[in-house]
Amino acid sequence: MSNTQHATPAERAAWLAAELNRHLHAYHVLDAPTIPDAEYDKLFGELQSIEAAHPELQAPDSPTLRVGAPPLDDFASVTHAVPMLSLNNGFNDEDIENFDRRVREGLDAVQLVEYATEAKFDGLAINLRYEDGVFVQAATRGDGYTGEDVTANIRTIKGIPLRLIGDAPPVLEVRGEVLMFKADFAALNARQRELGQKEFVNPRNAAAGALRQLDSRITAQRKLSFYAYGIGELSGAELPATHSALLDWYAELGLPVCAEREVVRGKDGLLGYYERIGKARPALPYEIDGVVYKTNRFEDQRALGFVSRAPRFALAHKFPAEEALTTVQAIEVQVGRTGAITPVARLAPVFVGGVTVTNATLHNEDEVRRKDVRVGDTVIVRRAGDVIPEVLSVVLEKRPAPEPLMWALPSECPVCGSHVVREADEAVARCSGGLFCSAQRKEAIRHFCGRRMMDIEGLGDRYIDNLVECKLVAGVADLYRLTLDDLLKMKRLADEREGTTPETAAQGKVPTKWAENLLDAIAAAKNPPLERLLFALGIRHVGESTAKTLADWLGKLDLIRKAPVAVLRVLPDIGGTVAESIADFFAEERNQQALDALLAAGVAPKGERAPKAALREKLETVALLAAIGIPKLTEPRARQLAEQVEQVKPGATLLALAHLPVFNVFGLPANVAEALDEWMREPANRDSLVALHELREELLAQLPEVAEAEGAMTGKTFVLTGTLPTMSRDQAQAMIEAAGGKVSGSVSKKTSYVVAGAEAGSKLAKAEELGVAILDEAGLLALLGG
DNA sequence: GCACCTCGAGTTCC
DNA sequence: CTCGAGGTGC
Repeated sequence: MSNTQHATPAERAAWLAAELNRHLHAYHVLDAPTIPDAEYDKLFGELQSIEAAHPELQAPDSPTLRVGAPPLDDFASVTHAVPMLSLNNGFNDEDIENFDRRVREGLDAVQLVEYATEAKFDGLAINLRYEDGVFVQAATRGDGYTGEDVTANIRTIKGIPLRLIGDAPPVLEVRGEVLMFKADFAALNARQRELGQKEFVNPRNAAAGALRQLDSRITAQRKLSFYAYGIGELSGAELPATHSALLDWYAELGLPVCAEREVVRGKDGLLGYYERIGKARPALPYEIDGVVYKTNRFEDQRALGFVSRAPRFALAHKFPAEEALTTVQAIEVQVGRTGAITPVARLAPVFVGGVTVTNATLHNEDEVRRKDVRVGDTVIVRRAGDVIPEVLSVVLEKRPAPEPLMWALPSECPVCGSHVVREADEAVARCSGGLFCSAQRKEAIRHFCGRRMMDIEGLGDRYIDNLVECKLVAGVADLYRLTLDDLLKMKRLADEREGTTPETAAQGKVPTKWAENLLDAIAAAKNPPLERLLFALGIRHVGESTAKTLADWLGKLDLIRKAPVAVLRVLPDIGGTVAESIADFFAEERNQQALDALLAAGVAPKGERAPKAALREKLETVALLAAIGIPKLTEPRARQLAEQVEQVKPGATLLALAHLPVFNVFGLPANVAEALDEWMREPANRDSLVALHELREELLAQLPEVAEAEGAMTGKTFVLTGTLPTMSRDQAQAMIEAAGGKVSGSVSKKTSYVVAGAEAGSKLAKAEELGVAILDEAGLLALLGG
């Protein structure tokens, strides 16, 4: 065989590549080696030397590509054509029964439902993209919508074919798990030990570490494996009818698939499989953290669809989390950004669920009471959802002899000494010190610098801590005034404080590169998009999404910072609590000053714009009047009132109201009129009406003129569901709004059109039920275009 | 008024 | 990841 004669190097190289790939597949996928390692190495060496002499002969699936490529600077990001979503979890028989019941109900099934079952690998989800059968790209799951390009690293995994066997479709995205076998993990750690390097804590971390290498030559030295279990984009081929057929097809294409997969029926089938795998688990060559159930027929999967981010047709049945015993050495409290006082148990280090745990949150006062955790207690610890350590319960028999006192919430903040207060119906207690409290100040600065906020790289906890302690930074604006000297001074004091004088400093040399880099990073973070600046300010109840709403609707910081509650409240997803929180924040003189200081330091949000055109209808007097929060003045009452005043003073309803002497002339029920009277007796309230009127005028003046013709879709409501083939949700929404239509979240009788993409879920079913018109992407484009 | 969903906040470890 | 709370639709 290997002495087959080939006329040209090209022919020889092609033959070698094919031959080597055949052996790799036999060895790594079929687990049936076909030639001795030495023979393989000889052929491999020959191919390498041919390719060295004729680089153009290196095929895209050449096994020599698997040795790794020169290091990358950074991973590029990849947008998934079909999102990689997560699964809902089940932990006990009841969860599984409920799952099966919901599936049967969703499908109107009269018989037992057929499920495909498989092991749930404890590794990392990866999307492999094959074009015309050739491996072209691999991406991590990331947030499900965008991941990192790890093509070079994945190419080194021998079990992953670089070219699929037989007839492959033009585009096939294979979803699966990258993991490290227990044996390979043990061998890796033995080697690390020999080399005196740090050992990996578990196979999953070792696999994750290998995949995150920018230098794929290092990845090539770590033995990783892969199993395929799902599908992303597919074009030019028919999707098999069932999940089990898909995996059979994968096996034919040369992809590794789980050997423990089965097809079962009904909940008893599921539970039986769970038990079998549980028994087989210790003997499996890889770690698994449960099993996965999916309705076998893709048609059923489509019918069941998704709830928010997880499919209704699949469930991960997790094995019970590993538990361990340890002792509580102390219960301390932490002070969060909002002043939240959180008790934390300091634990004697214990190895559980693959990592060593030393801390576990106790959440709040009630939780400590409920579990009655005391210092010195022996407790059962586990990693909830296999991530966050959790104190399950106390082993009362092991409580020390003189019973330790029950833990009590401190009445003063341990950091600043301010009173700790707990609102009547809230679970959290808070330090009342506000920014006077250095813990809250530090957390506020930390939040400000965070990646999803201002994204100041290199400003970690330790530096923030020291900058605040050294009084170099009191508020976020101070960051922009820091000088090289300040940073060096901070570092010197910090080293003293922590008693760690680095050798270089002792030698009289002061490294400054890090400080220069940090100053650059701070200076570079002056022009975030408006929503990120808003998020960074740390206003209570304003997270990423609410910040985006504010930026989208009001467009400019100077409008947002003076917007009254009523205006905020008419915005989508902003109700009374959130609106008040925002208005309160900006009503605080200190916050306004801090914001001015930021602007003075050169911080300027980019992309400020005019308020959204659709704000016009939100600013209708009736809506505003109802949003003010006048007691008893509900929307219909507000309408009644506004319509009558409008007739007297067209266009100036709010202003007119502010000057009206009496309110019992509008046919309002007596108690409503009385409440209104009462409210109007307060001059400040009348003033706020005037202010609201003025701001409304200002906003209206800034609104972009809506084209006279208005969109063809004015008054139509759209609902988007599923993944559209070429447009993102945002793009589709923008197009619809540009045409004057509205996009809403749920289907009702009022919905004009449902735009359904791939994997459309319950909304599509609902639309069919209600007889709402359904469009695909092409239909939408036709409608908007025509 | 209730049920459902989404968002915010806090947390752990590598 | 999970909990709690806020918002919205029915």
